[in-house]
Amino acid sequence: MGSVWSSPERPAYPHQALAVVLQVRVRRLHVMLWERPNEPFAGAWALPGGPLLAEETLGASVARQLAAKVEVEVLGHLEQLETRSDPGRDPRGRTVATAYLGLIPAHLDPALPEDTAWHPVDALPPTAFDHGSMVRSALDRLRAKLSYTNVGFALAPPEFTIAELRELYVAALGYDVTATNLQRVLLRRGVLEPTGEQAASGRAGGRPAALHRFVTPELAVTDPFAVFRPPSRDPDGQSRSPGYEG
Amino acid sequence: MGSVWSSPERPAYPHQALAVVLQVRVRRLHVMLWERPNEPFAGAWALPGGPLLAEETLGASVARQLAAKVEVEVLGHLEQLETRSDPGRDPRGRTVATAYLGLIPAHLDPALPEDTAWHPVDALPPTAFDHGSMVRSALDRLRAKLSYTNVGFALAPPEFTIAELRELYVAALGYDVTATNLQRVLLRRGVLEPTGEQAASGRAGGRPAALHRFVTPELAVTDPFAVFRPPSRDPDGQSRSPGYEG
DNA sequence: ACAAAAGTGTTTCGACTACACCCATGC
DNA sequence: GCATGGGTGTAGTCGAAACACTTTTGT
Repeated sequence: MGSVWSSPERPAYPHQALAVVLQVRVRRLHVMLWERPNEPFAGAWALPGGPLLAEETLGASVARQLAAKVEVEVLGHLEQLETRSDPGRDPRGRTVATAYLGLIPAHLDPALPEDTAWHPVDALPPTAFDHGSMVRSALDRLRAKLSYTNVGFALAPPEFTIAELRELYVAALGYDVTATNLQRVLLRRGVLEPTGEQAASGRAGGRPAALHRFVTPELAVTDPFAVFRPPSRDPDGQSRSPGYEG
Repeated sequence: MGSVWSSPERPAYPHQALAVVLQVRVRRLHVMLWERPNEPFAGAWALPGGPLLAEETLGASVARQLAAKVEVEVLGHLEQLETRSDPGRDPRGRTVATAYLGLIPAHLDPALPEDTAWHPVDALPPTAFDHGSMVRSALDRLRAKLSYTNVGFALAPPEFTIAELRELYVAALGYDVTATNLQRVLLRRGVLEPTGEQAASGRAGGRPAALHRFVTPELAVTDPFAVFRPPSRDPDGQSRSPGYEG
């Protein structure tokens, strides 16, 4: 197995696994890019990634290639984004590429190779191939998921104050969010819980902030139905319609 | 171009483009499958699709292969779902497959080839490869999007009564929805509008229903923020934070 | 008149926003 | 005590669910 069985009717293509790795750094959302030394797109910045090898899945491939840039343990979350197949996306020849979204918690600052650097997502340098639009897709996905899931855990340190968490959300969402409401929404949903500890109060004084943590470090949908909720409390214990397991 | 440039470090794989085509038929959501005559999975049912050819994108490939089953014009919507890369997903050799979600409006009944048939999604026959789980993914995606977008247009005829639309939503969501609330939600959001016409009243009498249509036959997000809405009305005309175009 | 089907009025509810106010600390 | 930052109390708003009631047709 692992051998390729292509034919004129069943052509084969090299497949790239790419990662859009995002992290909030000093109040701005950044993406990890490396600078291409060679043509095509010499000098332009590209997403980390590379060829899908014979025995690995795409997910494993992304993780492996990312390991060449940072320790994989720093990744708080990794999910598939989308697959690009434009025959002209690589001028050297056809490749298919699958992009992943990766998130790194803000308290980590992994060492990067020489050619690799963080770039604010709102001020990208010239990008190679279709990687710029992949960053855009990743951004859209992250922002949507911040609203209806608990992905925040992958951007935040294990423990944090609400003010710190607010900074992360503001940076990631790109618009202002109040600490008050952020706290209440996430507590109400059971996404956040207080640790019981307190942070030291700042140099200028002020009430010390309570530390919080995310209840579960696993992706979960916390606001599943924007509308069209299934009929609510059912008095007789029957739930939903028959025929679907849910 | 179109020639493949693989190497040991850059192996190539045949790539499948598959379609999960869904339609509501007699109050149940169905998926289009064809029965495999040959091994592997002889007798099992598979998603329509096939090899990605040299000069086409995945989207074009899906459309082309679907054309072998039905006229493509019947498709109300087509979007990429996810890419599967398990090396063992095809016992004959490694392939990568990208699944698409396709929707056909309920008023159409396209002719199908001999080997192809509609199956209720809640009672699938034995499925080939990983196609069963792809159907599941498509279902999840459709259900989510019914709530926060106007995808309904791709399931419904050009004009319909609220009662008819309700049937479609109930079938697709798998749980009950009241006509009253469905109408109000969709009207409030500006997704639906009355045509001004009326449907003939039923055989048993009853008030004739007003006909409605979807305002736009293009996918649009109608309920973008579940929470973390950006700060509301801004008195000074400035919106959002600077630095992000949105 | 009565049944059937569609649609509206109205109440309730839950979740989020907004903003004023109170609390705890450093100086 | 007072500035600084954190947190709570509470009212307002909005969208949706629930359900009773009215409207319009056929028999």
